[in-house]
Amino acid sequence: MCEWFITHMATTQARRLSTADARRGEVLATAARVFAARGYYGTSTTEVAKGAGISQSYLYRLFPDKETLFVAVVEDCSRLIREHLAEAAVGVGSAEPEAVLDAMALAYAHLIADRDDLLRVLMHANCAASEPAIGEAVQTLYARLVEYVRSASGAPDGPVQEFFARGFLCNVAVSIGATEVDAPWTRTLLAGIRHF
Amino acid sequence: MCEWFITHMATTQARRLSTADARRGEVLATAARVFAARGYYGTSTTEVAKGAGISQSYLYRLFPDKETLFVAVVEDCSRLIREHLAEAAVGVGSAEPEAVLDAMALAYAHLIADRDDLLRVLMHANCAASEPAIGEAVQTLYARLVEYVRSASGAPDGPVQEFFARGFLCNVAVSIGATEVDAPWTRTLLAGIRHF
DNA sequence: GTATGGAGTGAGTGGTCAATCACTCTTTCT
DNA sequence: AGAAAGAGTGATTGACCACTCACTCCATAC
Repeated sequence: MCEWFITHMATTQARRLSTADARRGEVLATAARVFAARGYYGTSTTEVAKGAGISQSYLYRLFPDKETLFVAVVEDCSRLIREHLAEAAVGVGSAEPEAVLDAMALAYAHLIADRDDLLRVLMHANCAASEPAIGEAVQTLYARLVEYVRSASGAPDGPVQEFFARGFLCNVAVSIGATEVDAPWTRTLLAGIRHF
Repeated sequence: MCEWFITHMATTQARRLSTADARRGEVLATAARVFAARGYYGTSTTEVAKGAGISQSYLYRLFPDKETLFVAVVEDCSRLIREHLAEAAVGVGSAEPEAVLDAMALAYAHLIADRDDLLRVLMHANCAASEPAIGEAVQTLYARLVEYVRSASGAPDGPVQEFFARGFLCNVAVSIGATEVDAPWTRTLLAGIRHF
């Protein structure tokens, strides 16, 4: 469907960014914030264009259609998250699997503290997974993320699974605004995780 | 906004269901399945009406607007889930907190095995929480659910938190179709949880 | 200096959506 | 029999949406 775009991204990875490619990058960054609010279905391309400060028609020159744009945003967000986890993994002194996992969990908590749009986009992507291209992107996203966490930590299935379970708990808590509410149920859900 | 509807539901809880109320119940049951696919923003009222076998205009006689309809669907789904957890809680022999929690987790896994629309609606509700009425409904939903699980099991914060973390992990796994894929990453994410 | 190509836009187009309204048919009450 | 109330529908409306196209402006290349 959007092979021109994929190959384009792949081949231009190394060489200098042209002006249009730079624009694409800027659009991806601002589009994440726009899509974070109401997701793939609830966000119009006009809103995304307005958020990026370009016309809607030019948005359609940068991306072939809305689905491709959204998938690119999702991949950009997941790349950002992976980079932050990687940074934490190399920064930890110990090589103990549990220590690496804890460092990555802490890094994630800090990351989403001031970039909650990242996890919101990911949650919206989960919910739009019935759209074929988005569903495929989401599956490969999680596949890469799980394999990365496994290899970076060297931990077995159990702790890796718990790492993701707690991550999803954070995601839900942030996305429903539970972090802004102080009540017994939010204290239970967020006990020992509050880094925001 | 929709007080007439809330009070209506409250007052008619006890007495016999009129035909219109019966229709409302049927619509809620089928609407959950329709909303499960593409959520609040991605599902049209015409699709919901078609799924329920009524005209779109009559759907608007049964519910004042789309948002109220969706909130009613969400509350219906959460009620169903709570009922299944309650059933499991009374059925367990032991009164040990961990045993009750395990029984409820098993019941949840079995429930979503043949009613994945329930968790899909809940996830879509999370993502539509920026809509004021939906956000409020979702927060009270989770508040009730957490308090219910806490009181039914008698467990402290830690195990209750883990119960929900694993639940959200299941939700994400099902919603992205990870349960249909056999790969290292899905085996890690679903190790020891496969009841579907 | 003028041609070529890329950045960027305004003005649409056909279609869909939430919501409304006037209307019919059926049941029930008197 | 006839009024009143409720179940249910078809047609419509104005707003919005994804997507297109003809167009302008501005570099650089010759």
